[in-house]
Parts: sequence; structure tokens; C-alpha cells
Amino acid sequence: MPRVSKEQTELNRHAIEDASARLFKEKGFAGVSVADLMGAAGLTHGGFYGHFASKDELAAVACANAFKHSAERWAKRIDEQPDEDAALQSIVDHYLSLRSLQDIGNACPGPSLGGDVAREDEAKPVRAAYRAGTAELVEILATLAQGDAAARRKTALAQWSLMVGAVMLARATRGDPVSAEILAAARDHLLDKAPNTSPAR
Amino acid sequence: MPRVSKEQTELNRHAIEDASARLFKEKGFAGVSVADLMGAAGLTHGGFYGHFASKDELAAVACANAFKHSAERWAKRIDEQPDEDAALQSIVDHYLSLRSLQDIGNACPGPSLGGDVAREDEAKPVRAAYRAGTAELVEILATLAQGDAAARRKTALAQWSLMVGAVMLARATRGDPVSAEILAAARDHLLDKAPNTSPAR
DNA sequence: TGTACATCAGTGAACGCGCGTTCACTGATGTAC
DNA sequence: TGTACATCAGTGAACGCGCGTTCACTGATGTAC
Repeated sequence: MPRVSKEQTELNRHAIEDASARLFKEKGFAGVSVADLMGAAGLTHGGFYGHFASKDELAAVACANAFKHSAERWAKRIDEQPDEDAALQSIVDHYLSLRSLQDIGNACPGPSLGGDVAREDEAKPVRAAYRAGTAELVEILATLAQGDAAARRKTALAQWSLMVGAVMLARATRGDPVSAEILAAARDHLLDKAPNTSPAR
Repeated sequence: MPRVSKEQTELNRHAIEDASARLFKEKGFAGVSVADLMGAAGLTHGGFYGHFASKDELAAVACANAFKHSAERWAKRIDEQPDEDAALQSIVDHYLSLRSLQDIGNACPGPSLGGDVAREDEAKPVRAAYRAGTAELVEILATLAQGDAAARRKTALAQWSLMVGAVMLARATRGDPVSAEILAAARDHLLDKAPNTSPAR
């Protein structure tokens, strides 16, 4: 049943991209084959190269989509909250939630793809996608921070590092009590609720 | 030239373990083949299973060794410094240094293997090794923190998450100015030198 | 609107390649006398 | 101490397998008349 309508072709391409974003985050770039991706989109592997020039190119597209998706969810949370503090708390609470720990396929690609991206050649397109995605999320965090532009950016970079590190470590220690401890410590630290020290700002 | 002396056998085993720790950190578990590992140790691939039951088992041994190596270097830094503040600064400065960014093979396995470990099955031996290694380094950080035992542990967990996240992100953005920015933001945050806010503790 | 035909999205066999693991073999090491 | 021989660390061919990518083919889609 070959040759499919233009609309169906578009739907198929989106299905490949969506399945890829999910599977790459869950299993890593090397952990998913082109046949896996196409199968998850309901197609067979041979048609892949009609949509993308290579697996590397798709990795970049999927990474960019995943970051864009996260940025949109963050923006939505900001709209729903009354002020910056409440918005940051909403974002942090969800980022460091048990759900985000387990549902890697639907979560932010920062922690799940960071290790993979760090090992890619500098020329690989996925590196640029990861960098741009990181920049976008850091910019959003910066709008919620205090101080001048430089201070806000610095705060945002440290917050982003802490969020990404905590989620990655909590996933790597999944099954052990320390996993939840890491999330709680990061959450409290991000929201200035350090226990046994100053009460709040 | 088969059958080698007992001492040489021991040396060979250590060579395999050392090469593995380096290569696994640099290229990931899936990025290095058994033949690569044995070749780096000056041997051929067939002899591997005389030393280890499987590649998975070696991954756990290499991960544990790498963490132990990091813990020893941290302990040495603490011995060399006059007080806890200076020790923390020494550890953080080196952890977030450009050298640690680039020389992944000799650096802490926390950021380089975290993503890989997070994807391993819970039964895989490398997960236990990563968890134990993390626990050891967090305990060291806790001895340098302030407050009661619970507060020190919480601080240490947040510090560890920030260090691991910052190094991973800085590596993933290598080649871009933001890479050094991330390291600087994390360093200042860890050492309580937030610019434009409170001067020090 | 209806017909003839060119296009091309998707199929599945095939390509060369590298993987983790096994195993028969080799010959220096280690041991028993 | 010297000799005979069993042991076993390391070798390299071979196993079955899955990978990314290519390509001849198919037949519904889209178009020209």
C-alpha cells in the first residue's frame, strides 16, 4: 500500500518525529534503531530516508522539538501563576516530580539527552539543537530571577544545572531512597526553603 | 605467546580495568567494544572472559574504581587545606575546571556515566556501583557543610546535583561561550559568591 | 466530470559492518618428582 | 637442582545478531487532457 496522500505523508513525518523524541529520551540515540523509530510510527524502516537525510539529522529535529515542548509548558505555567515566585515554584515542582522521573519520554530532554550530546562530535547537528534548547529554557528561568540582567542569567544557569543534575542523579539512583532525597534537596534549595537555616527570603 | 605469569595476569587485569574506566567515561558503555577495551590494555578480545564474566560486570567494576579514585582525590584535597571552607573551594574549583571538562577519562564518573546508568536495568550491577560511588562523594561533601547531620546531608545532595549537572551541561555545550558561563555560575553559587547579592556568609 | 498516465511514499530484501560471546588451540608457566 | 608434564592466560576464527543505509519495486495519488 505505497504512495500515500500529502496529508498522510505529513502525518507520518510528525509521527516519526514524535516517536523519536520519546524514544531517544528514553533509550538514548544509540539505544533506538531506525527500524524501532519507524515501527513506533507505524511504518517500515525503508521509508525513513524519504523523510530525513540521516539518523543524526532526525536526532537534532527530535531534540529541538522536545525542548520546544518543554519551553511551551513552562510558558503556560508562568501564565497560570500570579507572580514570578509562584511560577518558579510551579516549574520546579513539576520538573523535580516523581512523574517527570519516571515518564522520561514526556519529560524535558535536558537530563536524558545531556550525556549523549556531550559525547557527540561538535559538528553533529544535535549539539546545536541541545545548545539552543538549553538557551531557551535558561532565558525563561532568567525572567523569574531577581537582580540585574547579569545576575538573573547567572542565577538561571545555576538553577538549570541543579535541576538537570538532580533529575539525572535521581534517575540513576532510581529504586533507592536517595533518589527521592536528591529531588527534595534540590527542590528546597531552588525554592529557598533550606531546612534549619533562614526561613524564607 | 599464551600463558603468562601470575603477576603479569594481575597486571593485565588492572590494565583492562584502568582502560575501561577511562574509555567508558569518555565514550559510554555502548560506545566502547570489548575488543576496544582489550586493545587499549594491549591484549586481544578473546581473553576478556578469563577476567570478567561479562561486559556488564566490568562496567560495574570500572565505575566503582572511578568513583573510588575521585573520593581519594577529594580526601587528599581536604587533608591539604586548613579548614572546611578552603577544602570545599579546592574540590569545587577542580571539579568545575576546564581541565575536568576536557579530560573526561580522568575526571569523576558522576557526570559522564550518569545518563548511561539512568538507562540501565535496575538489576544491572553498574547501578549499584554508581549509587555507592555517589553516596561516598555525598558523604564527603556533607563533612564540609554546616548545620546538623540532616542539614549537612541535604546541602551535600544539592551541591552534588549542581556539580554533576553543571559539568554535564558544560560538556554538552562545549565550543560555545555558555559552557564556561555555566561552570562560573555553578562555582560562584557553590562557594556563596553570588554576584550582586549577599557578599559572603 | 472522466480517463490515461506520471509521480513518488512506503515496502522489504540486501549491502557491509561491528557487536558480545564462545571455543579449540597454543605454548610458557608452575609444579611434582 | 634438573626434568617431565599438567595447567591455563591469551589468541584469533567463528557464532548469530542487529545496525544504518541503499535500492528495485509497487500501486494509490495527483495531474494533464
